Amino acid sequence: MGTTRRRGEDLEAAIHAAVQGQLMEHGYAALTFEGVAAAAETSKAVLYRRWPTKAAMVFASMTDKDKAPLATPDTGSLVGDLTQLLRDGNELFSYRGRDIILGVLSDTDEDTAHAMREMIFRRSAEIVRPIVERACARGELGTDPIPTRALALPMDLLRNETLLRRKLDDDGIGEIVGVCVVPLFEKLSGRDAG
Amino acid sequence: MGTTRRRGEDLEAAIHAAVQGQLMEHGYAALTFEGVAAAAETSKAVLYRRWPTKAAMVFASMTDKDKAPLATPDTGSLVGDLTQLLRDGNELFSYRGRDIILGVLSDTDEDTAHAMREMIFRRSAEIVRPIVERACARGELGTDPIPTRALALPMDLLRNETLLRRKLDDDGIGEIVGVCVVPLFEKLSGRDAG
DNA sequence: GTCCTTAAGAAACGGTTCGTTTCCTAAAAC
DNA sequence: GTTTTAGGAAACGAACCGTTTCTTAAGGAC
Repeated sequence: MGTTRRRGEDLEAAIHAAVQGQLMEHGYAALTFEGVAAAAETSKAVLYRRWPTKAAMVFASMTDKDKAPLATPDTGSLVGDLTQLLRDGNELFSYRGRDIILGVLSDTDEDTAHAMREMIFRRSAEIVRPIVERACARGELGTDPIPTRALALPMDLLRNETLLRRKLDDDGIGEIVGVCVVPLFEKLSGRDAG
Repeated sequence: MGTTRRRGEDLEAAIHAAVQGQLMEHGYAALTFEGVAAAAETSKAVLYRRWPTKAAMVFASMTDKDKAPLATPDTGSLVGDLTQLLRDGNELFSYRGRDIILGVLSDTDEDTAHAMREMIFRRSAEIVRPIVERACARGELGTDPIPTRALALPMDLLRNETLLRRKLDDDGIGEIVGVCVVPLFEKLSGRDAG
């Protein structure tokens, strides 16, 4: 038969695409090695040669082609930047995003779970730092340094809501920004109370 | 044979105990209907008559005997109360607690997931309110009302850390209290900056 | 005490996915 | 052209699934 046989990156890319397709179509729980093998038109043995568990395979497909999923917005105001950041993250973590992240976290060995945690926690503070610096330059915030733990607050609260509770609406985002993040940043940066 | 046959509450209690035992011994993922039936010395049919899914069975065993898992501490200071609250919650959510909660959330139908979310989010603000009121009476905080969203901050940050990241140490708890919660409460309650 | 309804418990079922193994052969390296 | 590597097909025993059937205790009605 005139069948051609893929190898290396071609094959791997086809597998990752099949994993993504299965995830979007059926979700994490219903994804199986057999289903992925069928969708990628390959065999289970090919998958098991690469990844020991379903969670490792899914995580690999998430980290393929190092996507920079969240960018720091620049809207011209502190509230605008924070709102936009949380809206973007809200979309990213909702629906299948939540399903996949919780699925991997609860299904896997400590190594993969640790890598997943790193992925979703890593840039929490760094993504907010430029927002705060620009707000400081505009005079919206004072000049005292804000500790890393506090800089991570917007992403920490977003994660708590979207992964553990439900997708946020604009009111929820507005509350987080207006009632928690901005007042805390003002206080810590030494800006006079308004 | 002199076998006796349990019914009603006796049987249900034995099943719940078996579920708890299996969870502690093997974790959520490795828990099976067959294993629970064996541990409780009953049959699978008895379990399926009561709960449609593993997640529903586990959730039922968690909510049996309405345990009041977290109490509001009263240590005499705002920082002391918050620290104690987070330490208690840290223990509750860690290790098997995380495994079970994430397992149920990622494994189940929307109804059980919703009930689980209610359980872990419900009292987040209310458990903190008496702490703030006492701190206000002592003069540690001002008198402006603190919005519910901000009152939930300690439990929101705890949940984010313990369920999604890892068990906290005392430094982490101290950071949450000292860098986020107390400054925000001071700001929102209108207390003069120290 | 006897009858009658309910549900416990044992056992077996067909089905799905698991993780592994065997075998053949296409693709790449040399 | 020869050798090495790895893709792909197929089959495997095992575990658990969710359901069904059947027997027989338990507990209430009278």
